[in-house]
Amino acid sequence: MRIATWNVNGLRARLDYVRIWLEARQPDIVGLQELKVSEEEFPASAFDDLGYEVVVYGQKAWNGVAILSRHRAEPTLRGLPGQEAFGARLVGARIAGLTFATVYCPNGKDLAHEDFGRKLEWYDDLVRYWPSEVGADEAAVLCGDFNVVPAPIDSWRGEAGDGSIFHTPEERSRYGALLDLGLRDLFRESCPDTRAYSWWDYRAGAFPRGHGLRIDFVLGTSRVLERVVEVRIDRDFRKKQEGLTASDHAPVIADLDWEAV
DNA sequence: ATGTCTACTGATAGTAGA
Repeated sequence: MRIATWNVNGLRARLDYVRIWLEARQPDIVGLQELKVSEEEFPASAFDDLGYEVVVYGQKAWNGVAILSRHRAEPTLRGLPGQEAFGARLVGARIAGLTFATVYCPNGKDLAHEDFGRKLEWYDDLVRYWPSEVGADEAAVLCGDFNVVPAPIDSWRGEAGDGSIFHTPEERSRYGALLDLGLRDLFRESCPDTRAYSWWDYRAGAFPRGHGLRIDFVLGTSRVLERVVEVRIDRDFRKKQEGLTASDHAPVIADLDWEAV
């Protein structure tokens, strides 16, 4: 079973690129973020042609999350209660014996912006909501763009980044509270010392310079962690493919020893 | 400091967001 997460930065602009990636990597379940498309305009038929069911929580222009699945998907979570005004950022489904959810956590913009405080509150609500829906003893995955750099190794700036947006103690404590619910960062658990990033700014030549951050994660409960075969960040798909522009995020892929049930 | 990309609009260039 191959699962993945990917912030695609606009699904309509990225559709041909996403298709190339799906055909190359053949994932079973994918959490997508930043669709930037209404549900009416979501290209469901393109995914149907590729053999994927879709579960979508979209909105016009911004945000938006979806799950693609080769197995039957039964929708479960849709939105974070009380946080609807902050956009379509959480969707979940029951697939192949797994609880699979994907999130697009708020960016926060900068420390002085009102969205920074709203980001922390959004995280607080997620930490309250998740255990009300998903047990720590379940086989569950929460993947997505968390917009938090967990540790200096996850930032091109290393410790020099500490205190700046994505790297603050306030953000890290909220993210830590999420992990304390029994969720484990499958990449970091598999590769404790690997410096790898999942996002590079489009500007200032950040990608060729190695100026990246690791902010996209596949989190899993211990029942998922014990089934991990390999986790990797698919850096080749931050590059142009067949002349098509990449997202500013790379996909994160986790291979599990898991049979669909 | 900020070289790009996406999607929006009394669109066809400028703005906001990331």
